[in-house]
Amino acid sequence: MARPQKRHLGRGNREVDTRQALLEAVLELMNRDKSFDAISLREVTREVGITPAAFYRHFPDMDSLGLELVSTSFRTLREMLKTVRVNPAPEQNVVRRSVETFVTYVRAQRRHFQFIARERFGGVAALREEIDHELTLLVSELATDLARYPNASKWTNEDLQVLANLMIGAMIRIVEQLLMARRRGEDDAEWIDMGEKQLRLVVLGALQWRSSELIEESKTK
Amino acid sequence: MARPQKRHLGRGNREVDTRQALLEAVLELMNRDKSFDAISLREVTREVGITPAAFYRHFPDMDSLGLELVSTSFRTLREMLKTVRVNPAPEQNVVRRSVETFVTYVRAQRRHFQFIARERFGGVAALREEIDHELTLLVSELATDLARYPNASKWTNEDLQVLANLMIGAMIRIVEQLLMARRRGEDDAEWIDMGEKQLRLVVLGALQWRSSELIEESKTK
DNA sequence: TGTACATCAGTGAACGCGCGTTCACTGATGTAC
DNA sequence: TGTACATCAGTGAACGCGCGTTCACTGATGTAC
Repeated sequence: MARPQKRHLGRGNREVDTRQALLEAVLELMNRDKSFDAISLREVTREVGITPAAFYRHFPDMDSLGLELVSTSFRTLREMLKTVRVNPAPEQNVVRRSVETFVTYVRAQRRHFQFIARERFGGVAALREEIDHELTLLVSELATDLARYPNASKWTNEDLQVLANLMIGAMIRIVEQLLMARRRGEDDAEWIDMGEKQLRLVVLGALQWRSSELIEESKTK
Repeated sequence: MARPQKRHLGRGNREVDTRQALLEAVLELMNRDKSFDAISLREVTREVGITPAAFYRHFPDMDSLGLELVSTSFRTLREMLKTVRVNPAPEQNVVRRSVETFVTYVRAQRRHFQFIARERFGGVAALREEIDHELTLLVSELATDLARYPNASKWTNEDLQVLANLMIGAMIRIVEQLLMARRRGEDDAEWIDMGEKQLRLVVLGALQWRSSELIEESKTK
């Protein structure tokens, strides 16, 4: 059981994990301007260099392959967030360093982030729902994390969810801008600055949140 | 020239603008879980009730139809923003009323917003680039608008762009959440609250922006 | 008011093509003896 | 070390189907006289 799968070598001579090659072929085809539901099974096998029928040795259909891509892509995203958190945070430059980590990761794992971005509202319901579910999970995890900060004592659980939601939102937006920026061939540093400003603004807003809420309430009375 | 196009009435008896019907058929098919590049020309004509060949009387190909959908969808979005701005803003509840307008519009014109959301990172490069271009324009317009506010005098043009970018970003996120919420069949009011909090947080952050930037600079020295 | 004519949206048949899925098969590999 | 056997990834041919695009056509409509 779980013997490593080797290519049958009918044509080539390589020893490759074909299953992995199929997953990567889809990411590659998506990078060449296709959405997932516009990629055919035959295209994928052609890219890998096997017969269409051989596909079924690894996945029952394309959707299953897609769902596996969702979970591996989110593994990449979680790794990124872990790196950001573990990073020895020297108080003052937390935000900038976080954004720098973002950028490095998105550059290195571009196709995973592109996959999530494209299929988050894509045409395949199963993928969309799975991505939505994973993002909801991510927000909850971050909220739990934020609750451990000393300053968080005056926040309700609901507000922590909102804040976490907003931070994930800012992260998504930064990733999206990076994906588009690369396409337009623009500069890195410019977008790191932009991302830093955006994230810092969220933090500033959060720090002001409580006091302002009180003001707002007294106003409407 | 520009005579109204009537259906040839070979089958039915309706007098319909077929061109419009084709555009709406695509939005309808996308609402039934397909991305644009996974919709076939034949599906569209089948939906409208004409022969595939008749398609070419109205558009040279599917991409042209898609580009027209981009511009009409953005017309809807601009209308929404205009309504938000013109709305007699009673100072205190600007944010809440803006979010309410958002929600109303997205509900009414759901398919246009869904189209933009889905194709913003979709598989068709031409659509993606056009949407990116329109969004960039929108940010610039908003920045110009913000510059007219009295408090804006201490802001650089670049910072106004960042702020406008962030506000459009918050708007996009609210729209996205609404689109997903409808799918999950959740409550409206809950998401209006959420949207309000998100937008208010951006405003709060913006108001704190300048002073904090000075603090940050003195820290790093 | 009646007739001849141009316009043009829609028809329906035809084409070659790539698609997903099935099937009986092949042959390299690892294992048991 | 040598042999017989089970496993199973990959083969290649075949199927029926929906695709985009072409073409000569039809027939309702508006216009000129």
